[in-house]
Amino acid sequence: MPKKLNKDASTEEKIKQAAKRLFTQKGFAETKTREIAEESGINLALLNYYFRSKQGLYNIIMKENMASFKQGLAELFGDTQLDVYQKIEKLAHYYIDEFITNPDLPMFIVNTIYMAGNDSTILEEDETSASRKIFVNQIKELVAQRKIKPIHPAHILSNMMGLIIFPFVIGPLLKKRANINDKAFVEMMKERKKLIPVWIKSMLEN
Amino acid sequence: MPKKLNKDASTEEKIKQAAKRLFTQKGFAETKTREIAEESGINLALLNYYFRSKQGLYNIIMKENMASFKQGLAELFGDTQLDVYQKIEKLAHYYIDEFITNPDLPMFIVNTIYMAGNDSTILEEDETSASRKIFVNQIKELVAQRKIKPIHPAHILSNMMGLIIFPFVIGPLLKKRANINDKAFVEMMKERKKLIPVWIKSMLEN
DNA sequence: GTCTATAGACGGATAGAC
DNA sequence: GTCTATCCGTCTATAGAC
Repeated sequence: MPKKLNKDASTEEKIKQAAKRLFTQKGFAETKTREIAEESGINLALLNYYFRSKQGLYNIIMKENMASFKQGLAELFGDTQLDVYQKIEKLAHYYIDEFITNPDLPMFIVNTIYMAGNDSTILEEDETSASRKIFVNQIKELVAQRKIKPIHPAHILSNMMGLIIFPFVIGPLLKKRANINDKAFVEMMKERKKLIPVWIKSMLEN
Repeated sequence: MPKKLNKDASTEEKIKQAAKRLFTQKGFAETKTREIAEESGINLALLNYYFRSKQGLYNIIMKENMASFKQGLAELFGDTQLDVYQKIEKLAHYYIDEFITNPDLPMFIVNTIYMAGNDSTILEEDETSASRKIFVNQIKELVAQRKIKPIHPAHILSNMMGLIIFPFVIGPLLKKRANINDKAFVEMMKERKKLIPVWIKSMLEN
């Protein structure tokens, strides 16, 4: 995803690019339509011309963000050629690279999931459901074969996601308290691509 | 912290109680001063009488929330009688109990930390800094003694916090996708009080 | 300290000219 | 499709009576 706005993009596209950046960074309530207009260099009225409302525009951006989050998940989880550990390794690599490129995406995702508690239909069953079941079954099989300790799959899901996503959302804390600058932070996240699969293996087996 | 409002509390206290609940649940932008007034049964004008502004009230609530988050951290980390694993065990117990009681606190904390990236002085050095150094030194010593693999302490911090906090902020996802109801969710979080110390030990030693 | 009433700014949305 | 001007509801904050 490019950082700079495409000057030759259509008006509609320019609005979406600015909206995506702002909504992802600051969320719905804190982003003002006037801001989006200014950022994208378009007239305020055009926002309502192309997208019916602020909420309509937000929903589009949210779906795109969540889709980009889920992208690859279905195929990866559903791939019967890969074992559990191979999947975790691919998962860590894929998402950490994604989050290094889009550092505001993790917080947006977390917020969206959290808000789904009160709200919405965001977490309805989707294309990842079937493939997630395949992954869960692989875990159950490892348990049955006594290769790992008995554990509820939700713990594993939580731990994988937490180890991958959480450092990004507490980045400011790590940077301030551990005296890590931006460059070192990225290096540390890259380290985690290798560390997380090893950690999870240890957790499961011991 | 009690769920019901104290009817005999002073006006100032009543405002703070309602504000705490609403701000913690919905954040700054989505909470309206009128809501706080209505919830606490006071007149809207009194909010500005006691606290200069909405922002002023929010800052107080935020500091209290962050203080309650840090409470115990300093003493625990600084306690030279406890080894690393004992500290992690106490940490998991303390915070998971805290978060079960205040389920919106985790998201509030995460949001506050994340916003500190752009903003503020929230993450300034505080009383936990000195004691955190003691904890970090204990880790370094374990590495020096070859009892655990070499690792940057920030990874351990991330992992501990992630394993403890993250499941709470993705609660809605776990509940929908893993068919866990509220009661089972709490049970699962209680399980984690015991599991997390074991997991971290495995991660560090293997 | 507590109330009513309202000022004053902001933000989403649209009418209507071009 | 794009613009200016403006409507109108919402919100924070305060003036001023009691």
